[in-house]
Amino acid sequence: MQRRRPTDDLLEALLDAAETEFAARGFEGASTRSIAHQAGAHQPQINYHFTSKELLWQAVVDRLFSALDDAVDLSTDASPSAVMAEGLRRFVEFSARRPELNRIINLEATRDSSRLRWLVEVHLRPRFAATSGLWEQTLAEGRGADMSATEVWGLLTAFGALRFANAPMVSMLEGSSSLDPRTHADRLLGILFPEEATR
Amino acid sequence: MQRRRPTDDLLEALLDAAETEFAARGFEGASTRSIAHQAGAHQPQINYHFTSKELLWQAVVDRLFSALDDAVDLSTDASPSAVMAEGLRRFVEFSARRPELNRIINLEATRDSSRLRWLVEVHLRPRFAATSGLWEQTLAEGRGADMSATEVWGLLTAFGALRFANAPMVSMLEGSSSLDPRTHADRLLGILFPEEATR
DNA sequence: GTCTATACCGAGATAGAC
DNA sequence: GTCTATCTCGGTATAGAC
Repeated sequence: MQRRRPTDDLLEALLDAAETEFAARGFEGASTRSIAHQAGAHQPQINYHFTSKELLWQAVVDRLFSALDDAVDLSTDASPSAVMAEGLRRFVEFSARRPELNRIINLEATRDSSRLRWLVEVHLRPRFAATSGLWEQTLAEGRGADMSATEVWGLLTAFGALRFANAPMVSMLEGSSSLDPRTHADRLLGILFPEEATR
Repeated sequence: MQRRRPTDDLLEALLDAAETEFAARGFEGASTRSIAHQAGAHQPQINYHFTSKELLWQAVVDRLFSALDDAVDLSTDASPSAVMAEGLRRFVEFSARRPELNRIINLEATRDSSRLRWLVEVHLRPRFAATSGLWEQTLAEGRGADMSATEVWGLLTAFGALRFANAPMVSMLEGSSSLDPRTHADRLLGILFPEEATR
C-alpha cells in the first residue's frame, strides 16, 4: 500500500526534474511529459501545480537563485575587497556544484524574449548592481585590477562559470581532467587581484 | 514574370536563415517551417536540399567554421607569440561580428548528444590542438602568462566570445554600451601577455 | 489532488502533380 | 526543382471521473 506523498515532496521532485531538463535542453527543448515522468508524476499535474510550463520554469529559476544566495551571501564586516574575493570564490564553487543556473541563463541569453526580460529584471539586475557596488568599494580601497565593474561581471560570469555550465563539452574535449573549482577560483582571483600574485 | 532564382542563391538564403534561427532558438527550438519562410521558400525544400533538419544544422556549422578560418588564419612567419596574439585579436573580432557561431556552440554544450559529439570531433578538437600547440610554442619562446593551454582555451572561448554570444542579455543589463571588440581583445591580451603591460 | 482521456496545435518528413 | 496536401508524431493544456 503506497502512502500518498506529501505535496511539498512532489513539488520538489518536479522542480528537481525540471531544473535538469531545462538546463540540458533549454525551455523549448524540455518536455513537461518527460519532466513529470522523471518525478514519478503525470504530466497534467504540472499544470495543476504550476499553471503552465513557463511558470514552472520561473519557479525553477527562483529556486536556483535562492540557492545561490544561500551559498554566496556572507554577513561579515570584513573589508569590501575581502568580501568580494570570498564571494567570487563561493560563486565559482556554486557554479561547479550546481551548473544548472548558468546553463539556463546562457540558454536564454542569445535572444530577446519575455523570459529573458523577466530573468534580467527580477534576478540579474539587482545582483549586477550589488556586485558593481562592491567592486567600486574595492577600487576605492585601493585594491583590485584596473577594470570596470562591467568587465569584472563579464569575467566572473564567463570565466568563472562557463566551464562548468559547458561541462559536457569540456570533458569531451579535454578528457575527464575535471578542473578543480578551487584552482579555477584561484586563477580568477589572480586576474582580479594581481597585486597579491603570491599563491 | 519572376525569374527562377539560381539554386545556389536559395541554398545560401536557407543557410542564412537557419544560422539565425539555430543561434537564437537552439536546434530544437528552431522550426524548419519558419526558416524556409524567412528564406522565401517552402518547408519541404529544406528536406529536398539538405535531407533533414540535422544535416541542415551541420551545414550551418560547417559554413560558420569556414568563415572563422577565413577570418583568423594567418600565414606568416612571425614568432609564435605574435601569431597567437594576432589570432586572438581576430577571433574576438569575428565573435563580435558573427556571434552565431559561439551561440550555437554554447547551446549544444550543456548536454551530451550526437550533435555535440560531431561538433567536438569534427570542428573543436583540431582547433583546440592547433591552439594548444601554438601556446606551447609561445611559452617555449619565454612569453605569455603562466597558464596551461587548456586555461588559455577556456579564457579565450569564455571571456573572448561569451559577451558577444550573449549580446541580447548583455545589452539588456548594461544598456547599449556595446563594448568595442578591440578594447575587449586588448583586455584579453593584457591577461594572456601580462609582461607587455603597456598600452 | 490524482489520473485517464482527449482536444488542439505545430513539428518534421514524404508523396506526387506540375 | 517547386509546391500543395497530407502523414505521423509529440507537444501543452484541459475536462471530468474518481
